[in-house]
Amino acid sequence: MNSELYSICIHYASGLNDTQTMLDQTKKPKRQGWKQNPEAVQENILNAALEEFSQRGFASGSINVIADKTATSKRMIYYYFGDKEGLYRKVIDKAYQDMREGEAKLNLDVSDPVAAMRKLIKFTFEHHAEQQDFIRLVMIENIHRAKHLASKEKFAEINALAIARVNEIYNAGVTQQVFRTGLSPAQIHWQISAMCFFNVSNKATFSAAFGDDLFSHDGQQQLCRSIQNTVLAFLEYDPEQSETRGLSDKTNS
Amino acid sequence: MNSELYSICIHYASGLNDTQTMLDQTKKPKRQGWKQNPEAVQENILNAALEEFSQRGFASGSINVIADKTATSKRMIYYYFGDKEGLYRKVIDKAYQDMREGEAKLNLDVSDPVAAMRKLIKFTFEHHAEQQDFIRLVMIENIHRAKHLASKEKFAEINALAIARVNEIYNAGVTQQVFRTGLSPAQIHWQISAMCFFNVSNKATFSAAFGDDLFSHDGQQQLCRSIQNTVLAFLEYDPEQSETRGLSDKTNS
DNA sequence: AAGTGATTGTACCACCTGGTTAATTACTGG
DNA sequence: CCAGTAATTAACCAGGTGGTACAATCACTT
Repeated sequence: MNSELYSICIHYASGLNDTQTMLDQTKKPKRQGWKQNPEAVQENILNAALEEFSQRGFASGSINVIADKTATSKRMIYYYFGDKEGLYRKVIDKAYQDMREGEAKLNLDVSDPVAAMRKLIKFTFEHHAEQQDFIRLVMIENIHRAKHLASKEKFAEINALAIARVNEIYNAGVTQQVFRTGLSPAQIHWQISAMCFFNVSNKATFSAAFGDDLFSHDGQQQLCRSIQNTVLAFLEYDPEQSETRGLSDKTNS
Repeated sequence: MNSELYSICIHYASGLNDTQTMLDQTKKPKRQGWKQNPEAVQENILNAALEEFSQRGFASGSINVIADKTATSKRMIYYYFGDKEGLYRKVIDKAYQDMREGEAKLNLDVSDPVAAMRKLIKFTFEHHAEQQDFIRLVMIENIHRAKHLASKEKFAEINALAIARVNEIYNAGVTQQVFRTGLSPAQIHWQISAMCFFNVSNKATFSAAFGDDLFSHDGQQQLCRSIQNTVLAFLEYDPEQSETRGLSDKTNS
């Protein structure tokens, strides 16, 4: 195991600066290279833990298995993270952070609101599909009723950011009179999230019921397009105004 | 514990006919009242297990805890269900059955397609909200990648039934020229499911991020309405045809 | 070169888990 | 009333779990 330890030091050496600035050690890199590299070890553990927890959930996720996936020993997990829950919380934090950093990459040109909205939806759709681990963690958190969600703020931040983006597009669209008025950006964001999230979260049961067609490349592309159309239809068209026919039945108000 | 056993026998006596017809014992009720009431015991276990599994998941769900919730002993669980997984499978089966029976209650008048669609969506929305246990099980199954979903057929059946219903409404709508052509009922069903499911599955994290407003009575009603409008807008209006503006950007095709 | 404090390895533990053994009771048919 | 079977109980077990005690090892100071 000692030999392996050396290897992770080298392996993680490139990422060291990141972790160090994170920990406010912007000076010169102490402890370069050789043994004893706490930041790398922690990140190593964190990655292993993310894998395990996102695959198996909190309770099923085994500390021993995580330790095995690590280049270090179980002892280190407890040394750095205290206990299982502490580790799990850090994993969630990290996943959120990664997710947010990913989302930050998107830049939109609002001058064409319809195009911007399509692009936003497409990005959200694909980004969700890429971040399966994150989504699994959110699912797990929901089953636990968000018990471990210590950093609600971080989570709120992600969504707030997304809503702000929607808002920008929506306002531009209203100004240009391509979107109808009176909608809330949160509502729009909710719809996009719901469909993009559901697409990956319920993949297993959906495949079980209907086969994998929907999850082929074409199927996904088509679905993405369909979501775009749905949201845009909602933004551009008010079924209540134009057709009173359906509202003669007031049982659903 | 013996005294408790008597009580469940009495307690479950009313439901006995159900279970007996289920088990094809339509004759007279043997073993009435007194002790030794297998059907009641099994149902008792099943209910306890549903509670435990839907709250805690498969792995976290403890057989011992289930046994404690039961009026019987742990041994009985293994006697009737073999092992943990066997029990879990039966729980899923039962939940599906309950869900399907609930869905079967809905009767729609297709002569007004818009109204029918609104009613269907409202029903789905509310039914999902009521069947939280079922939804939790589906979530758990998705986390496990539907590993335990032995009765895929049953699950497929539920959805197929729902799709058939959508199809009926949609066709009527197309005939009456209130819905546009070229949409697939599966697609429509998917949208409705996605939003209604997401509403309850992601309640915890959503509350954590935005507070509970969305889940107040008013909030839910408004959301339901919003989902109806979204789907109807999609059915009535084609954003691709009317506005070519947004499609000048072809990066999202 | 000894000391110091942060890190790491080894071996271990109490506890809880799913699952079982074997004996006992309640009931059935003859 | 008795033999046989179905239902039920209580005690038990091996294995794995999260978590630790303790000592060794390292980087770095003095």
